[in-house]
Amino acid sequence: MNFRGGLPALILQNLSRGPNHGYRIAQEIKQKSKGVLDFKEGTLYPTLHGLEGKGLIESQTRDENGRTRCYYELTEKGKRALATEKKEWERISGAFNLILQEPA
Amino acid sequence: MNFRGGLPALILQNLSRGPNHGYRIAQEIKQKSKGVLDFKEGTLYPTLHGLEGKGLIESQTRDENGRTRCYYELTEKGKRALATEKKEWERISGAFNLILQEPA
DNA sequence: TGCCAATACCTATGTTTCCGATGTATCAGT
DNA sequence: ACTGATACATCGGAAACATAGGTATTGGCA
Repeated sequence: MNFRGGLPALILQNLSRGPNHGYRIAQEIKQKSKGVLDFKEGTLYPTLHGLEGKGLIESQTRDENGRTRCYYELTEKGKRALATEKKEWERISGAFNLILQEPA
Repeated sequence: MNFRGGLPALILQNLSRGPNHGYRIAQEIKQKSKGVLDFKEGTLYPTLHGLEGKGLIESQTRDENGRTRCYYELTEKGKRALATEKKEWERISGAFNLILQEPA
């Protein structure tokens, strides 16, 4: 993937639909994007920790069927950050389309 | 700007409209995107050198009014690369929109 | 039963892409 | 004479992501 900078927005969007744990967040992003967006674990987990450090998400470790699962949940701050990220995406992608779609 | 990876596509697109030199390419990208896409010189010139190293553009240094201007031109390889970059942008931005526009 | 894939987490190191700072030099306006 | 715009360039660092490794459990299949 050559276009960088969108993973936080994708994670926050996923969590806006309810609590989820890291491994499944990555799976759902991959499935819903039809394989186009495929973030690796070496990217995913540090990003989740970063978002928690910024107070945008909160974690809660559970034990399910003997497997440790770390569930994340959106905070109020995270909801506001998601709205900001979405607008930023509109801004950037709109500007890109303006230029790339201009006639040769 | 938090979304990285699109400068080569923007440069190639600009040069598809005719030869141009680095400083003006940056100005035109900024103007056409209404200030949203504003790449700095520390990004611009290394990227131009990289594209030339890959054979996607060719340079020709002229002297105009006592000022050194390095004009760049698209190669055939560069035209094919531009088409590829555009499709890649459609793929990525389409996937992003799929996810970010889904209902909460 | 032994093995491998999938699940679920983590970190260390490297690469790419961009910014900020700095440098050179010319030209136009005040 | 000074400043801002033009026009090129490089160096150092930060951020986002990939690669490659590690731990541990579960379930299927040979």
